[in-house]
Amino acid sequence: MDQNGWGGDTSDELEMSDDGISISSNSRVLLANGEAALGTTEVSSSADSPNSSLTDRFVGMGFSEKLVAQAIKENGEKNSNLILETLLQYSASTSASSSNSKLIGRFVGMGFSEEMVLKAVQENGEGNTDTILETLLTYSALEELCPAQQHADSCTYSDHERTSFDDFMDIDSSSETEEIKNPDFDELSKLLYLTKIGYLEADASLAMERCGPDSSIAELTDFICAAQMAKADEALYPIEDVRPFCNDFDYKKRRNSGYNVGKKKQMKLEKKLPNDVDEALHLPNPMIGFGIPTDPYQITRRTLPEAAVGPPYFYYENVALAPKGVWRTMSRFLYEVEPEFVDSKYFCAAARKRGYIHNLPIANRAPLLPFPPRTIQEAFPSTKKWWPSWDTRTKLNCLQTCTATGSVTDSIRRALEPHDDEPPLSVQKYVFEKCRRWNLVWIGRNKVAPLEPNEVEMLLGFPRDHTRGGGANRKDRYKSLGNSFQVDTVAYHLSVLKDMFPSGINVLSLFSGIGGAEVALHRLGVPLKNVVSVEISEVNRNIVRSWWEETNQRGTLIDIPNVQELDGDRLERLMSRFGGFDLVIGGSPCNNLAGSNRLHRDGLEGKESSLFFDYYRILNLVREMQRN
DNA sequence: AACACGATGAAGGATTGA
DNA sequence: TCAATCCTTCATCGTGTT
Repeated sequence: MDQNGWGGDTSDELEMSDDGISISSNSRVLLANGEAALGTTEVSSSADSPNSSLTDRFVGMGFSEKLVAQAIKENGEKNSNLILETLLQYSASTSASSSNSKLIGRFVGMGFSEEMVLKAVQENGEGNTDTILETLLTYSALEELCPAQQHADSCTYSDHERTSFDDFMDIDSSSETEEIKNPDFDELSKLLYLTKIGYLEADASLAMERCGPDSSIAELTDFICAAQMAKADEALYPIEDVRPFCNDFDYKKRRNSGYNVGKKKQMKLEKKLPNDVDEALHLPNPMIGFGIPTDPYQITRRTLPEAAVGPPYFYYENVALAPKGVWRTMSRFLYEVEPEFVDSKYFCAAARKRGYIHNLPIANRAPLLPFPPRTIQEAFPSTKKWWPSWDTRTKLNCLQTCTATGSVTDSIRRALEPHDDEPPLSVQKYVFEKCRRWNLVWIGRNKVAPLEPNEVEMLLGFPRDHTRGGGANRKDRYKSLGNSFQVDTVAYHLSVLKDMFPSGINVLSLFSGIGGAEVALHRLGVPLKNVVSVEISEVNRNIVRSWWEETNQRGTLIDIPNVQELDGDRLERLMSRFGGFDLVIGGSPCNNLAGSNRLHRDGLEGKESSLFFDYYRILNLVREMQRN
């Protein structure tokens, strides 16, 4: 195992006994100080290697630190592709003497199914580990992680469990499968087991934290595989190296200028591979996705990747302007479905640039009627008489979670007051900039103000006072609304469900917030049979619950506070009760993706935004269960 | 609840150079 | 003339402290 580059030997800490697994006192200490121990390793390795994050990335992929350091030394830090190739060559040569089972084991450990690996090895030959990985990543990885129909029989969680087990059995063949599958397998044992089969302790701990204490080994390995895929993605598809999406119709070849980029970025620019396709994901302009109700330009046909074809239907949402590479990664996880980027300014008076990954049909969409007001002046007619000619806005910017405070509006008043008629250009510019930044509207002479919560509700397509009461204060309301769907936009996409589910729909709503999905479906006239709503905020759950009662819903609403509580068992119980879900819908937190976050815009690895992987995990579980 | 707190990256016009 | 590069403008489901 070590020869294959799978981390340090932990066999000292793990002993098999007749009772299954017993843990020596040594290992308890190690695990209790897991973080510290890991930290120490990192420090010592970073002394050898100049770039510890690069090292971590490859170590995370399962190569040993020693090999990674050597590969980086050989190739320099700049080209992660070359480093990866070298690493693969190293491991190919070390495993060449043994059977190819170790090679297979390594790829299986990286999260690919045994079947897929065998196929890829057969296709590329044993010696060609780089092309095997390429094949696996490019064509098969996602199918493995989220089995398509043709693989449903062989490529399941039990498959994971089985292949992982084979590795485990190698360690000590006296152990018995039943003992490992014992539901009483405690947390420590699970952690040890995961590290033993080659996962990093940090990955395993994270998985256990995310998947919850009752999660099975299969769920845990699935989560880790998902995270590793993200890392592999980063390594194989560097930022400039992203394939374009086909709805990127306004794609223009661009390169960053170097005038204000740091050294790091400059290095990336220099790192041009031969035959490098300088392709990047660009947002469509205009940002209208497959079409909007008011524009004749419509796309009504698309070919979904086979792995994405339902059931259930899924609909995932997040901010369009995420850090580079994030949408590529999310798309790769969600069965290679291309995101549909839509700006809600085509549906209402406020911009809201969002990407949606879904497998819904796109023909015969219908908008909610009546159309909401589509300019600021239509939405807020009373502001018209105060609106200066030099404030040329007709649409508001994105409605965010924070609003301007009194000091902003007061500084505007003070800037304007000395001028009887048109203020000088510099003042106009200052005021205009503040108004745009904070989405201010004119409510009097020299007087601007942020929108009221009920005005935001209206713009986003919610009923008046939707977020009012039930313990929600003003701040809560802004926050919940800022994090919500724009109902008209989402409803337009969901409208195709109306004819498909005339007798009602079962919905799994993840990160429900204030119930944008539920409201959209209700307004479309799609009966809500059973809705399982997962939402961490109690205030939001109360809002959805009271809306549910106010609108006299006849179906069942089930609240779950935490996505991480939603494991296989829980899902199975829910699904056997309802007969499965027709739609899995949700937008995971954008905190670490949103441009306004100056402190922790950490991408998909960020604390909150990594919950995307829970969306993926749960969707994948539902899909698998519904295929069996 | 008020307040202070930049960075990232898209877009597009202007300039440069072959 | 065209394409690459330079440079400016703009938007952004936010966080931490008081």
